[in-house]
Amino acid sequence: MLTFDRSLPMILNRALDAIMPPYRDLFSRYDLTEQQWRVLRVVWSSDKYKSVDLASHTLLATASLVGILDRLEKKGLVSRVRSTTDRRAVYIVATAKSRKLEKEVSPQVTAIHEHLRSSVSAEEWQLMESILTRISAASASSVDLNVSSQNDVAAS
Amino acid sequence: MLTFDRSLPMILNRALDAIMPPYRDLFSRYDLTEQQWRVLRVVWSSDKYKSVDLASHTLLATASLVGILDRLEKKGLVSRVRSTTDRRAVYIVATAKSRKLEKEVSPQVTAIHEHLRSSVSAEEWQLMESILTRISAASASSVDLNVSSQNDVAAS
DNA sequence: AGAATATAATTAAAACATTAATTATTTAGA
DNA sequence: TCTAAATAATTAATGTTTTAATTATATTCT
Repeated sequence: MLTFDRSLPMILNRALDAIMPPYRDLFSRYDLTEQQWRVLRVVWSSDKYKSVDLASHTLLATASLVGILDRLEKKGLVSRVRSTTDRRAVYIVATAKSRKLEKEVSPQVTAIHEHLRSSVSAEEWQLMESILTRISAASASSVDLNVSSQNDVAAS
Repeated sequence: MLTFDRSLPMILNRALDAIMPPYRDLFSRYDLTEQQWRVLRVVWSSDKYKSVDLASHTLLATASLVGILDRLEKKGLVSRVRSTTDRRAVYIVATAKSRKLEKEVSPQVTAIHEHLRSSVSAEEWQLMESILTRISAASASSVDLNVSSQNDVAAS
């Protein structure tokens, strides 16, 4: 019988609880929250992202993004640029200040990744990724991304 | 090179995003949030739990529990009973009303579990569980549970 | 063109998360 | 015993999530 403690949601959340603290400690040293970091990671990858695009890549709902972008903008890390071709849309672009931050923080994030990854073999890591991806895909049919991005902890 | 999209936090969060909607839909039909459900599941398993115990079993911070228990109490689903042997402590006990709810909702939750589980083989499920548990354990050294329970989505 | 519909971003309200501090009580140590 | 440290629950402040509604602009269809 499947107990509460061993349900998939609890297993996944326990794993997140276990792996996130080092990331959080790092981010807080730079006065960033995890969500802010997630947004920055995606913004840095391209200057052509609108809020809608950020939502799908960060797994954050667009309604959550508004406040997160407000705070990032106030810190001078991103700016909003209204699209000229579609005046509903707003592009989010990285500032020079945030680029400096990227250079400083990214290597440390990578170090945490690699330390994490070293706790299991490469084959096991691969397998875990493929199994989780499969389960996700199986459940994801019939789900609207913009309202389903509800879990809090994620960053990289 | 490890991309942002394939980092462990993102993989885990994507999996949660994929699997949680059916649970959420079910809970909301009974006017429950996921966190409220998580707390109830644990409270039902024993009447001897204090807030501290609930925190560790639900992966919710004690500070978050205060409000969640306030709302559950207001709905008449749990009650707080001050311990007589240690007057700092409060036991959380299930009401008859919540027992009725349990009988109605639990089978439906189990059904979602089983559907989820059917998307991969039993061996793969086992393997995934063991790998994730191992990664969790490896990271969990040096982590204080009471402040590390930060991820939002979990229920069963 | 004009009306219905869709889309992008935002706002609003309630619930929860996070961190630090606070209160009350208990335990441990000099 | 008396004080310092530990523990249980709570509060407070800021940030985020979730759902639904709103505003503004685009698109589609007739």
